Amino acid sequence: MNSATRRIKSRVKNKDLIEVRRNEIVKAAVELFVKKGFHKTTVREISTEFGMSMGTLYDYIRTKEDILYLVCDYIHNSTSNKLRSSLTENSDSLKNLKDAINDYFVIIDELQDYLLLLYQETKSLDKKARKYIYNAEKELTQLIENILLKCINDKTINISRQKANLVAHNIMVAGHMWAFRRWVLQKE
Amino acid sequence: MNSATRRIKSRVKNKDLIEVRRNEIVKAAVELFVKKGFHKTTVREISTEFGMSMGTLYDYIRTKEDILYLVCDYIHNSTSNKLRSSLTENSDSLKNLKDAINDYFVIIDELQDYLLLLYQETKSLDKKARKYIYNAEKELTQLIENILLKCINDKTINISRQKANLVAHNIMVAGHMWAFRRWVLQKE
Amino acid sequence: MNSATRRIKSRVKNKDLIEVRRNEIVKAAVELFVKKGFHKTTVREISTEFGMSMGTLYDYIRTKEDILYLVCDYIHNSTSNKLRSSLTENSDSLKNLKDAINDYFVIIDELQDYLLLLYQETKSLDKKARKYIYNAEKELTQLIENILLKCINDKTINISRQKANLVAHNIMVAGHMWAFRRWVLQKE
Amino acid sequence: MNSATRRIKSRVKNKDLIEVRRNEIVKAAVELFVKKGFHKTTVREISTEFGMSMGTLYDYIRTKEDILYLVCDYIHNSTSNKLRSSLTENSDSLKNLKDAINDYFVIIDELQDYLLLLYQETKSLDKKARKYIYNAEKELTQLIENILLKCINDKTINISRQKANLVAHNIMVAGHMWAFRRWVLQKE
DNA sequence: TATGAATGAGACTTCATTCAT
DNA sequence: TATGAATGAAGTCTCATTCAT
Repeated sequence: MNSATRRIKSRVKNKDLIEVRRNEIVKAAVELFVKKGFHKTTVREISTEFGMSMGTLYDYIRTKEDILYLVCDYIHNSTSNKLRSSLTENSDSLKNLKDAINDYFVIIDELQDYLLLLYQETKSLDKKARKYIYNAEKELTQLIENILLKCINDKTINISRQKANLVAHNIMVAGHMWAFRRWVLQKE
Repeated sequence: MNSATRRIKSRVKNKDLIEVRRNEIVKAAVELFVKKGFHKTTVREISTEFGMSMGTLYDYIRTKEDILYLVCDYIHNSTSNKLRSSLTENSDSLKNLKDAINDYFVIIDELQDYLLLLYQETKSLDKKARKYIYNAEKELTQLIENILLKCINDKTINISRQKANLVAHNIMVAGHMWAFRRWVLQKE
Repeated sequence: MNSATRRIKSRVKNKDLIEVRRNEIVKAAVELFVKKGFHKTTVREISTEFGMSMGTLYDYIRTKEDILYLVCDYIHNSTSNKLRSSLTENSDSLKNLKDAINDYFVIIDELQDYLLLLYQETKSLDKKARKYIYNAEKELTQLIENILLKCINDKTINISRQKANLVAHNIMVAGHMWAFRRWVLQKE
Repeated sequence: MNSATRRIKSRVKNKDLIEVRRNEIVKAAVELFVKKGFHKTTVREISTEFGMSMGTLYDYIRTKEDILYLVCDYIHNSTSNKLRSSLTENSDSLKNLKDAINDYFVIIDELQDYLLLLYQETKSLDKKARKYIYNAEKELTQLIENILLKCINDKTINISRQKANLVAHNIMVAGHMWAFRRWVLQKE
């Protein structure tokens, strides 16, 4: 259980079960949210998809917004984990960077719908939860920044250390652009 | 009255009045939507801001979604008009392009909140309305594309005509990302 | 409209209508509360008895507890008004006192069920509302106390002014005992 | 086990265990009921306070109302036992009466909260249970009445035997009012 | 005998929309 | 054309009770 989910109170005591059930809830909710949006998805629909009763669903969360939080957290974690696991650590720092960027775009491509959901629904979270999600985004940027910094150390790329964060940010945003292209091009 | 608003049925016959009232409705709704989002804004709140009764509000629209449609249309028109009016037509096509891009970014910066609203709530529109908004987006892209094509003709920039559309798109999306940067960086 | 009802927010603007409808609501709720208690009475039952939709009911109150508040206020006002209107003002202050006490007991007898309701359900009100109801009780006591004080001034009864409040209180409590006797004697 | 608890069905066979557990349940529930009222106290809260699982709780009772019944019975027994144990039997029957009344008021004072609970929640019991509680109340009254009758026999007080019951009642109710005074005077 | 996760009916409340005035 | 009270369907959430382990 990660730090995000730990914050949501549950009536159930068994920690492992909480993790299992919450994964099921997220799995049920995320596609519904992608398809219909958070507000147009009812808790009843989620619980049906979840395969258990509404009462049980509410044993693992306290409010509908908690589900959105779990979903946003899940999306971020998916991106983050995929990126981390793809990161290689070989001596050629420039190659590492290239691979990372490439992987990032592949991941974004896979998670397009989820990323869009993040952009569209984060606003519906309360302040604290929103902050948490934003921080998650920052963490991801840092991953890229760190790889950049290694290149700078190596002098394989020639930018100032101060600009590394900005560049990392630009890479992130370029990834998002890639995701939004579909939205703009209306390929539904 | 533009083609967008013409599609929404109204109980009122007087065309001029329709235009006046709808502008008032949009003016009332847009800030509420920006602040609270479409779903969390109630029709009652809009009508209060509107300064007339709920009954009167419903004389000029048929559904709450119509208001979102009007608002989205208004946002697009604002962007489009601002951009058009800033476009200059002088002999130096490359300068034209640079100015256009610059103006576009300035406009985006001003309309940040609205643009975000567009991204977040367009999904709530029905298919037809959504298509209309997408087309509006395309039109805007074409404005940029045309300026690009002139440069290509002039050979002041060196890309194939086929790629012009893609480049135009990239410029558009880059603008959006500029807007979203604030969102991601949490400068609220 | 008295000060109690003025505190409850309503979606309806017409003040007179609010008064009319709230009276209807109280009328519908009070018997249900007497019969089944506050918690076992559903808002749906009240609205059915009320003769209007649940939506309409909620146009005049905000929470179920508001209804209890209105009911408690109504009960107090009934007692208070009845007592006030029965109070005569003739030169014989002792007679006035005797009449007042007599009237009070008659009123209590009529309002037995309501008084019991007050004792049983006031606890369910929030702190502020509870305080208001307690104050109402105090006011009633004061009515009696004032009559007592006149007798003391006249020297028709011989107690110290300081004890007047305590005596008034005892009279009130004796009235309540009268009401509770039925409860204790199980005459249901 | 007294006659009250014997009526409530239990899944558990071991009679001694039933008694032990039920005492624990009452102990857990009574303070919660006093503080929050019967309806606002959840079975989950009771079982947490009880220190055992909900399943176990339901091994010893059948419904939530059973708990209220146990609690009411417990309160009555407490009062009754305390009063009985304080009763002395000496030759001076008038002194006995005075002592009894005095003790009764002291007991009432100690059990104020519980008595109030009895008045407020007895209504939530079903008919049979309610009757049982009322009878318990009668028994208590009889205790007082008997002492009165002795005084009458002794001619130490001068009222008719028929009126003894009424006087006993008045003493009881006066005690209750003493308890309620705190409630009315808002000394919270 | 003990556990606590699961159930599902039902509670309160909101709000887009209509309609009599 | 304008008003705003009325509607009622639908939404979120709670909790007494059961049952598999």
